[in-house]
Amino acid sequence: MPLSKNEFTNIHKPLPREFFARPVLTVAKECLGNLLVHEIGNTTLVARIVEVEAYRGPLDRAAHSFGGRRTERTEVMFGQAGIAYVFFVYGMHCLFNVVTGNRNEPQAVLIRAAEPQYGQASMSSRRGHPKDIRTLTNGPGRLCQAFGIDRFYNGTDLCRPPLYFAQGPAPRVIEQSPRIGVDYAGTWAERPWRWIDAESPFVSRRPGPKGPRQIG
DNA sequence: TGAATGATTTACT
DNA sequence: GTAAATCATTCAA
Repeated sequence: MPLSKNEFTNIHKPLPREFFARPVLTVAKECLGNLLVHEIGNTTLVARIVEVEAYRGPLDRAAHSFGGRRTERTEVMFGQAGIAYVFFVYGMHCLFNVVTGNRNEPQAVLIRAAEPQYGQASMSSRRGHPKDIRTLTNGPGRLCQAFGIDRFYNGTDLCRPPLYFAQGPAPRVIEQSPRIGVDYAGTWAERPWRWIDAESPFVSRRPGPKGPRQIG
C-alpha cells in the first residue's frame, strides 16, 4: 500500500531522539508502522517497519549486554538513545538495532522486517533480484542487505540523515510472540518481546505453534 | 593464541 | 524437515 501524501511529507522528518529515549518495550512496539529511510547514493530507500524485537539489557539472557557485559562490541548500547547498534553474525549477516532508554541502560530494538515503499529496485539489486519480493526485507539479515546497512553504521546517529526513522501509518492489528532464535536464553526467551503488524505479508515468520497473541 | 559459537540465510532432501 | 556457509567476538589459557 502506497503512502498517503501526508505520510510522504514526513519522510524527510527524522523521528527525534526523545522517541527512542524511553523504555525499550515501549519503543519497540511503537516502531511498528514507522518508516526506515536510507539516503544512499542518488537513491532514497524507504520501508515500513512491520516486525521488531526488544533486547532489554543486563537481566535479559538473550541480550549481548546480559549481566552488564560492556565490551568493544556492546559499547554503543551503553550510550545515548537513537544510535545504531549493528553487529555481524554467522560470518555473513549484519543485524540492525536502535539503542533505546537512558545512558547506561544497554538496551536496543532489533528491526527484523519491513515493507518496501520506495527504492525497491535498488533493494532488489542489492539482494540479487529474488523472485519473491517478500524476501527483499522479511528478515533482519535480508533487511540490512537490502538497505545497504553494514557494520560501519554501528554507532551512527539515527536522528538525522543518511539513515533515520520517520513517522508512518501504525498497524491496524499488532500481535506479539516470543523472540526468534534465542531459545538458549531459557525462560527469558519466552517473554513475548517480538511485535508484528499482523496484516503484513513481510513478517519473517508466520505464527508459531501457539501463535502470536493479539494485543490490538 | 586458540577454540567455540551465533538476535541468519540458503540450498537441498 | 536438516545442514552448510563463514568469521568477528568472546573468553579461557
